[in-house]
Amino acid sequence: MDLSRPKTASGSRDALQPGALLDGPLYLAVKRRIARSLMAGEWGQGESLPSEAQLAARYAVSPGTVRKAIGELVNEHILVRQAGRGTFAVSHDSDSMLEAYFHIVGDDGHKEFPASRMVSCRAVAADAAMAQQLHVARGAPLIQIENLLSLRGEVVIFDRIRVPRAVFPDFDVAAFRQRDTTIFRFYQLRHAVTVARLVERLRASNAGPRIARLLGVPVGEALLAIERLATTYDGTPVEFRDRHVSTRHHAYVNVLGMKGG
Amino acid sequence: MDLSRPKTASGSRDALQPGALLDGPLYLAVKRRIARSLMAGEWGQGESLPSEAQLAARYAVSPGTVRKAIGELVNEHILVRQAGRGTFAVSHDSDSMLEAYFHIVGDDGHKEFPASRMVSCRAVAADAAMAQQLHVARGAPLIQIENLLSLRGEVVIFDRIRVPRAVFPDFDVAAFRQRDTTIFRFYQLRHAVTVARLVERLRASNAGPRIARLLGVPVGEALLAIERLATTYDGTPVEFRDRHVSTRHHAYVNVLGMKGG
DNA sequence: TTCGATTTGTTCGTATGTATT
DNA sequence: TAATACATACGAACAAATCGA
Repeated sequence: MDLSRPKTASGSRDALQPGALLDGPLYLAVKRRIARSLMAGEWGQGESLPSEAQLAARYAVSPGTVRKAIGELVNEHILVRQAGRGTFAVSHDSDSMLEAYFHIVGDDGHKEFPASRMVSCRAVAADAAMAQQLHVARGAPLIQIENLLSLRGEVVIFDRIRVPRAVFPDFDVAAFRQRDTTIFRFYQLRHAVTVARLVERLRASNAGPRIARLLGVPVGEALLAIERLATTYDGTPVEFRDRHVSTRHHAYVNVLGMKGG
Repeated sequence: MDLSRPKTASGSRDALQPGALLDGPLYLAVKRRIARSLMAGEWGQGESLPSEAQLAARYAVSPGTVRKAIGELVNEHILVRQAGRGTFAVSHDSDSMLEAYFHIVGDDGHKEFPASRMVSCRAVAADAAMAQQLHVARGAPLIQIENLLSLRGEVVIFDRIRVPRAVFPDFDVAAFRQRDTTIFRFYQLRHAVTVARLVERLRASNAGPRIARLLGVPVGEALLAIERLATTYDGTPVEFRDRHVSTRHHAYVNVLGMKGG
């Protein structure tokens, strides 16, 4: 038996070619393969992936290489590992999702998923700013949805969501309205669009008459204004969200540096 | 030669005892040891640590275990690695520090270290809120410093810093004023206090008369108000900072999810 | 309840590649 | 060129968690 070279298990159609076409480290190639399969829905929403040993055999690399690839995806909150059970694609309903992507916390430290109520939904054309943010042509068709979010029964957040029609070709408002999950999970289940990265820009703004009325605060009240762009694994812009938060009883919490301890 | 057990190199006084007293994984024990040495100033500010092989010998563990411990400290922005050169304790002046801890960015995407001008500095007593945040008794002596920070010559941020006298027993205002580095680096160099973790709470507030005057904005203007607690490796509160940011030409930027690509 | 199979978690050791000096 | 140090990859072994028979 030949032990001089790793067995490439050439029979497997997913085996990575040794040496050739690797623009970088092997574990990153494996990571991309796994991310691609995730995007393609091969293992969806809370389901378990094949074991590390099986993935190693499939890609014809050592278990340690698969392990490093999975480790990065875990750090990015795309996968979660459970000893003795397996590795799972994160559910966008899970606590880890709340932990990772929702930063509005009550003054008493309470954190929960907000309840959502739709205010409006209509087709609009991309203005210059939206065209730039969403990488579409000016005037391109967008879908605009406005929501009011409540925490413990109190209206706290006004959201304006804009998504390119091109990314969601068969967007169905009724289905959106009747969803019983988060918006991101709706994107993924219904349109196979997975949000992997968010960039948020926070500033303070004085409430205009309409938002003041919707949030039940005086005109001119200082609100936290958040502009947020969501993109997929490969950087494609998917959603732009314009958020106004009443910070009378809530704050946006951000933790930097060491995580544990 | 006995190969049945890893050689514990018992000659080294830093060697970790096998099996005994390990409340968790070995690599976490190594990580704590390294962090403790960092705190003690064994390798300070931008200086290089011993090589991974040397550290492995010192703690009598395998190179892979040291590598994992260092990897976590790198993720937490406490160390930086450079292939071919070594592993370094982060300098609080470095770009990685700016990247990790300073989130105020110009509307054009420009990011820079702010210029600081001291407005006031005096001894105060801890009120109830400060006592709770800084883990000191009510009425305990604090040092309070107020600064105005400028970006590109424009005054953008008003800071009120409060630190417990107990943490900085021989605090010297003249030295603080004349420092030519960041405040965190001053803490570390002058008082051997290393900030490892920040928790920021952001909200919107209307500018009162004093802050409006200092920032050169109208009274009632919406400002971004940031309350930030800084702690050391072991969770000891070190500094509470109260920050008011004019977001006319700047925003607080936060990136979530995948970091690269 | 116990046992065994499966899967991830941790640790070890080694070899080779690449960047820096 | 040579030496040093980190980066990547491999494979092996055992521990710990989980789950079902």
